Amino acid sequence: MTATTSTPQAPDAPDASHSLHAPVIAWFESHARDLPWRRPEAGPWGVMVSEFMLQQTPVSRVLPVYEQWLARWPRPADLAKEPPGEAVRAWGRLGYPRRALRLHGAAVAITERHGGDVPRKHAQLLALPGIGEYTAAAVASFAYGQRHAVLDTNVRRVFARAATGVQYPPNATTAAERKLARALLPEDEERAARWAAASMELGALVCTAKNEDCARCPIAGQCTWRLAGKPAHEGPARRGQTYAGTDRQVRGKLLAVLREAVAPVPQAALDRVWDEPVQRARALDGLVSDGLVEPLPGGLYRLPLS
DNA sequence: GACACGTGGAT
DNA sequence: TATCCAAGTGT
Repeated sequence: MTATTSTPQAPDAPDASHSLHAPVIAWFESHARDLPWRRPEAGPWGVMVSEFMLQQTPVSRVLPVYEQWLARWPRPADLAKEPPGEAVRAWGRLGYPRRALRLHGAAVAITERHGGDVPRKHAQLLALPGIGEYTAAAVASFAYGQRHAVLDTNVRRVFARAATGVQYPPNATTAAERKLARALLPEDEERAARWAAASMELGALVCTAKNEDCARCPIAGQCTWRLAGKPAHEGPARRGQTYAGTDRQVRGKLLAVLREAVAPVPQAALDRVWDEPVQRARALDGLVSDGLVEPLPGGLYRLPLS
C-alpha cells in the first residue's frame, strides 16, 4: 500500500526525483523477497545481525547461518556472554570472519553501554565495532524506520544508472553520490525508510551488475542510462580481487582447521594446510594479531576465549 | 585513496 | 578454467 498520507506533491514538481519514489515503492510492495530479517519478529537485533552477515556476502549463504545465530543468541546479551571464539565458530564459512568478532564486540558494547538494546541513534550505531556508514544507516532505517540515505552497492548502482546515466558507480563512494542520495530521499520519514529498502531491492533483483532486466524495471522509462542507449562503462576496470595463493586463502585454511577443532590444535596440524612456511607463519601471526586465534603455551592454538 | 580481508556460485 | 561478484569496514 503506497498511498501517501501527507499533502500531495505539486503535480508539476520541478524535481524529477519525486517521480521515482512511487513506482519503486509500489514495485517493492509486490516483489520484495520474504526475508527473515524483514519480518517484524526479527527486531533490531535481527536486522543488525543480518547486516553484518550480508556485508559482501550473498543472501543465499546468509540465510541458514542467520537462522541458527538468532535461535542460539536471540538477544545481544546472549551473544555477549559467549567467548568471541564461539561467534567465529558459528560464523562458519560465511567469510571475512573478523565480522563475527566485531559482531560479538558490538553485542558486548550494546550490553554494557545500551542496556542490551540495539541503539537507535546513527552516531551510537556508528560507534559500534564493525558498523560503518552503510550499516549504521541501514539499521537506523530498516529497524527503526528513520530517514537516512542508505548507500550500498545496490543503491549506488541504481542511482548511477537511473540518475547519473552511467553503467556502474565509482569504485569508492563519492561525495557526489552521498549528495545525490540525500537529494533523492523522500521527506517523510516512513516513506524514506521504505524508499531505502525498495531502491536496494531493485538493485538486488532487477538492476543487477550483470544482465540487468530493464523489462521488469518500474522506472525503466525514466532511467537516464537506458534512455541514453545503455553505454558501456568507461574508464579503468574495477580491479578484480585475486585470491589463489594469497595470505587470505592461507588464513582461511588455518581458521577452518580451528573452527572444526574441539580442543587446542598443535602447530603441526596447522602446518599441513600450507607448504610455504614463511607465508604460513605470516598468516597465522596475522590471525593472532587480529584476535581471531589465541596462541597457547606449547605451540597450541585455538579460537579466542577472550 | 589504496589495500587487506573469505567464500563459493554463476558465467 | 578464469573472472566476476555478493547489503562493507578498518587501517
